[in-house]
Amino acid sequence: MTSNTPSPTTHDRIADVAQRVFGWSQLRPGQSTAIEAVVDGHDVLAVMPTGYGKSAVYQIAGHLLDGPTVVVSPLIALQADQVQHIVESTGRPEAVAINSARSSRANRTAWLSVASGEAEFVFLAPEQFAREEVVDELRGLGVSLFVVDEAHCVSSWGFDFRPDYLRLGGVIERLGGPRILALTATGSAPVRDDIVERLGLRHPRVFVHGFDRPNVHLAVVRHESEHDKQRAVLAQVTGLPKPGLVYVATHSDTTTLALELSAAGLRAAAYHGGLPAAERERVHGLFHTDDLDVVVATSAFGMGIDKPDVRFVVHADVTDSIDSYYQEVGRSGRDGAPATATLHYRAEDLGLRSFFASGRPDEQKARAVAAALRPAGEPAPELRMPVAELTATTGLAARSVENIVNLLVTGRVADENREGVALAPGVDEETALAAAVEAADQRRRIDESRVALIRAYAETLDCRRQFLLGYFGDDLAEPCGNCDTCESGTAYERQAARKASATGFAEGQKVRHAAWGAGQVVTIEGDRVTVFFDSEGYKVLSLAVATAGGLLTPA
DNA sequence: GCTTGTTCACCGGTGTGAACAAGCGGCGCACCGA
Repeated sequence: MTSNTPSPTTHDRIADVAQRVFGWSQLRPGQSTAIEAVVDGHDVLAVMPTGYGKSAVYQIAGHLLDGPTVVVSPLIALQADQVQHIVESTGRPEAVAINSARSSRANRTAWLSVASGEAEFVFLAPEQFAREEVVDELRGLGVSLFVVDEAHCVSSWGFDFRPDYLRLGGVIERLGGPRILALTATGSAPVRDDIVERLGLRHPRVFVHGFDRPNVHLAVVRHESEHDKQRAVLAQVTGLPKPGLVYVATHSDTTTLALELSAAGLRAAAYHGGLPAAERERVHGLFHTDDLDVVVATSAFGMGIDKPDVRFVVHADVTDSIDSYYQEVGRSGRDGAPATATLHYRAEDLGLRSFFASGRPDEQKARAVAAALRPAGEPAPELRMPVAELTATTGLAARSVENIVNLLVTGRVADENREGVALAPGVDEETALAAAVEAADQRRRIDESRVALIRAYAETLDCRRQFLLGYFGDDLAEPCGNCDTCESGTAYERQAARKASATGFAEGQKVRHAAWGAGQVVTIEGDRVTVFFDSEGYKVLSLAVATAGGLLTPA
């Protein structure tokens, strides 16, 4: 975390825009320091929970910099809300969104509005930058600030779901390198590093604020059978103060559980990404107007949701990472009143999560892509192959081709620019294939290590809040007193043991392991240290064993 | 990693059990044609 002494001029200008343009008389400390850093010329990564006021950071900074502000936002529905919010708070049409849901005429009008200076903010999904005319248009406008909202999507979605997130770094370069502001509501140290590297933030200032929600009671309930777990979830949700959210793993589970809760007398609805847009909007609306007690949802529900009085978040299934889990937990108790977050856990559920951790690429497909990218060497622009052409040549699905290209680029045997993809000089088909397999294996190891850390959270005897906050680099010195392990007493016993043994390591510290190479300490619990290794993902080590013989040393 | 479905050997002509294979998810954009 970095602080910056504000120059009076910058500070005054920020306060002036906040008051005069947006009508805000006061900013939170985290907002002010982030805005000051952007305005003073730094790239910034700001990690703040939803509801903390991330959007104020780019709104004020954008106003203070000459030239339009690009805001990359993952959901069209979210873009519409953000545009409406800016227009309402300024009383002027200062923001526009350009996307496929709007007519080409409406998009053209929006571009004219940005070009004339009437609109300061232009909201785009990452896929928009795949169109050359969009990048050309922005280059001509002289973009001063490039904002990536929900920046954890770069890390979590870029690889195999929405690959255009991985290309944003190149887009920023082609725009002449405007200042970059990455905003996210979740981000452990490795995720933050990934965002910085992939977007190309230059000597970034990193700010982390407001992760602790001491009013939210944390608990894990372990179950032996799926049947017992389902009954326990139903019983707990029925008895909790409303409204609340239940997260499940699959579409069908949302429907099943919502029906059971309705049969128990609750106003419950199912929500998942496969529902028609109108139904999703209806559920959103009913939840916001307190016409629903419970929404049973997949991970699709939540981004952009800012309802302050959610009284519980119950997880009927484990998530794929601590990052996802805490982001979903963070939707409860934003008003500061008591709320609960309960994870219902079966060790067997982790097996399926591990199975879904990304696997190896299909060798035949990877070979076809690598072969199509010949000739190797220093290809002239006309020898580079755009992904669309690569798709046509190989006859593979565009998604497969993009995934394999990402693996080749990650494996540093290919590079991609606006003209297309090319193998690196001297790389042949076999070398490319081996590099793609190794890149996929590394990713799988990291994905599986994330699942392992969810197990560690579920099974820890330490204070759960200390565990979670430590993971995000926001340390809590003493057990919180508001989780199940504090109530059972184990958290205090472990805290005492921790104090008794000096570890010699600190959370956030860079380290090196004899076998796994460079890493960073994530958490220290008793005699165990969790380290994120660049090549292996998360590993939980016994300090006694790791330090004996110099296996683990400070980097 | 677990569950479910299919195949096959066995022994005896229908039914049983072992071995093996397949399936198991979620997240959204843009584009196109009716």
